[in-house]
Amino acid sequence: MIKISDAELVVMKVLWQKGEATSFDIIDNIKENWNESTVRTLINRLHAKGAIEPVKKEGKTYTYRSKINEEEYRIVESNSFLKKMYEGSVNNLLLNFVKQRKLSKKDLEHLMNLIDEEER
Amino acid sequence: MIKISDAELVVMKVLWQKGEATSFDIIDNIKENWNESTVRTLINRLHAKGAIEPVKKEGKTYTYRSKINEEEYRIVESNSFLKKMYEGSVNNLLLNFVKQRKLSKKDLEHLMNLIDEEER
DNA sequence: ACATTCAATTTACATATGTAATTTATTTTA
DNA sequence: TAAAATAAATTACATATGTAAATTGAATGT
Repeated sequence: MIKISDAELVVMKVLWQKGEATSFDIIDNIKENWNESTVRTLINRLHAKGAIEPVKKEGKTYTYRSKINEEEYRIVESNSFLKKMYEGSVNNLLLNFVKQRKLSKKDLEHLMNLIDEEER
Repeated sequence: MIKISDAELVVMKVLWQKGEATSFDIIDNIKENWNESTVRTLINRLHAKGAIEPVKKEGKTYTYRSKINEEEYRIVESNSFLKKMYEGSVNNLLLNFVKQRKLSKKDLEHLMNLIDEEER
């Protein structure tokens, strides 16, 4: 699995959200956080890692897209987080959120309905 | 907030589980994964960061304990993970687990009961 | 008291990461 | 086509991290 750093992830998010984006699209989207040069480094590293790829060149400007599926990435990361912090137990994690009042009965009911729907 | 690396976390877990532990307790517990010297480095770094503290010295051997509460650490990490991967939405996270069938109606019912109990 | 042992401390070193400046090479313009 | 502009690529550098060997210094045995 390709390892993506926190800063790199921000670039990935732009790509996931936009589908495709030029270096400038990316830079514009996150320039409050980073210097253009920094963003270009992140783009290059992601490219070197094989997480993104250029799909087009116009003038000197490349357009990139992600080679990693966002949903799958989330799943892998969530599972490894779960393993690392909660011995792999979803219930332990949820207990945590219940205690913090970040998870209400209404939320749970809503999820139940979703499960029902999926079952059908 | 003190930042604890993945390898360091393994040391913290031993301390959390045991309450207190000598360097050798720690080394023994995780020696399948790391060289003694490596574990000592981790202990030293955790001490330097203020995450653990020596509570006793016997001969040349120190006994350590964690200065960080496990529960709180979990909460902080969970929230930052949530923010990083799910825009802070617990529901988005859960949806993910429902899709993976890692979360069943039974689990949800169980949680509801817990909430009921807490409310009382 | 002195030598020996051994836990602790220091040093080492490669790779990753955040952050950005500098250089290069390709376009575009005059 | 020569000069200027500029996107991309390269280089830089400090800190973090995984990994462990080398050194030190305090206990302990003789």
